[in-house]
Amino acid sequence: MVHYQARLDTTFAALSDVTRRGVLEQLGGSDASITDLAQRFHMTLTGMKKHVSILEQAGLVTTEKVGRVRTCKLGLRRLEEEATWIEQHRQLWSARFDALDELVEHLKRKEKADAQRKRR
Amino acid sequence: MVHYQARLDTTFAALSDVTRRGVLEQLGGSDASITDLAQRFHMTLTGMKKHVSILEQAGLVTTEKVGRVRTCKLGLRRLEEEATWIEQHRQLWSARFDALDELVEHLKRKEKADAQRKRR
DNA sequence: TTTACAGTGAACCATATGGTTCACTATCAA
DNA sequence: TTGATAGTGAACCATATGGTTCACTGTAAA
Repeated sequence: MVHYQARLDTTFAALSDVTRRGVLEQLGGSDASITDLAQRFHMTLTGMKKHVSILEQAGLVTTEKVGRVRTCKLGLRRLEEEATWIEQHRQLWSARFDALDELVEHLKRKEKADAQRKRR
Repeated sequence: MVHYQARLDTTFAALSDVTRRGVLEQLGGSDASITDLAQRFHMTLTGMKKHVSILEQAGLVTTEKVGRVRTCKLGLRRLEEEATWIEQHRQLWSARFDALDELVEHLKRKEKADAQRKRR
């Protein structure tokens, strides 16, 4: 899987822009043309076209042009890989913090034992 | 929550670089100095320092300098917000595709009924 | 057959990004 | 005290990004 990392690169990059996340939310509600999106996000057609292309490149959006108008819909990719990546790392995080918790617990017990010993 | 979107921006941007994701994985295994990381990723100290700063900015890494060496660890943020965002959108995706499925089912039933009617 | 509309592509612009080198500081070790 | 080591910051570079304008094509409508 050489492409896996490149895929994560482009997808996370696509998601790192507030306008593009907004477009995804919009398309979650209903399909829209480039003009619709450009108006909603106060941008030129050309500007919005670029965003849509980036989302399309990342597989998050698909488009189809019929007549003059290009209709944009949510794409087939459902962020499985990204969700998986994040979940794995949440577990890594948790594991490390659990280890930290255990260390703290261990130190607490040790301290308690020391205190006991001193009292005897 | 004005900061929410800006937060997603910086976090997704931080995650959109393969080196930085690598650093997070490394730190998931064990803490490391800037020098350690720079060597592992074949980069100058200055270059790695920049990556670490970006991860730190995003709250994904924390660092502490003792003596000459700055030790980097996983930060306190565990990507909750990002996981939530992705999960919500996976649901959006699913909802839309389920609707599509239903439409297809509906059309199938209709077609069947038409066929029956014709046969009569 | 005009005229208006939706999109496209090239060119441009300012700023951001990912990297470097170089000069510097601070610390550790001999 | 003198090196060597770890990191830092400024300056620089090439390329990417997010946006624009302008000129253009193709389609729809009057």
